[in-house]
Amino acid sequence: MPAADSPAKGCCAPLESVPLDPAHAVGMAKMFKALGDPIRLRLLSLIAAHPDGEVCVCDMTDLFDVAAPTISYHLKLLREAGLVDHERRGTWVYYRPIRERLHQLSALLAAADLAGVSG
Amino acid sequence: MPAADSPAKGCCAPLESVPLDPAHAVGMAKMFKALGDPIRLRLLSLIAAHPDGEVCVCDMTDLFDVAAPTISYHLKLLREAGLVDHERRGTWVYYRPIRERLHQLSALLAAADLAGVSG
DNA sequence: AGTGAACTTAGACGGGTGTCAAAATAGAGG
DNA sequence: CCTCTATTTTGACACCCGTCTAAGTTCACT
Repeated sequence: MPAADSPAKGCCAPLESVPLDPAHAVGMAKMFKALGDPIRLRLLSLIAAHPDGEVCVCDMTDLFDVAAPTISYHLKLLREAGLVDHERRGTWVYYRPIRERLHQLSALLAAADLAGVSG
Repeated sequence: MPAADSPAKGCCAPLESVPLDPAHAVGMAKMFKALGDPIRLRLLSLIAAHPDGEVCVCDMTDLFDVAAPTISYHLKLLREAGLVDHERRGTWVYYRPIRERLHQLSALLAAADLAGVSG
């Protein structure tokens, strides 16, 4: 897959230190947008929380009230946002979190959270 | 498969510990969705980064390539998501971050980030 | 190769989003 | 009261999103 416009180059310019330059904002916004749907947020939660470090699609589809193609669509968006990775093994497809990206988002928000307190 | 429901009341059920119950996911997703636009993300960044702890709308509109009503629209969405508060003083309107909410989001992602490492 | 299981892609459809110009609202100050 | 400035609301419009069914793809196992 392209990953054409890579979200967030470099790492973690804090929301506090600087008003977040426009170019950087586009990549970060893309990741946040991917989390802006309850199903996608739950999917990421499942994937990030799983002890094996990965989850089979077959174990996710049954947990939601939507059809399988819809789950596939949401997983695709999470992939395109750069939040998860996937790998096919035999018939099954496994999804893994890309923790670096989650950390990036977390760091951005943590900085914003503390900005007013520290100064 | 893990049971998909859990109480997780109070604050900040970590993304790691539990697959994030559906009801909670809706509220968190709404906040992430509000951050899912470059202009809104930059607006929040400005507001959270400002030393005074608040920013006048009049100081924000000129920084973007969109008309004033569009900025107003985005600020409204940030408000409705519970991420910022606003107050009118005279002719001007000032926006403040609601840092508790930013912390909530940050905590959720931080937990996801560490899930695989800690155990 | 043929069948079946696990995903993904394609096409369609209703509802939501981001944008602007124009009009409305709220205060400050003559 | 009138007007000027700051900000929001309204109405319109093109485009994007989340969902489905139906069809396609990829792999395993006969």
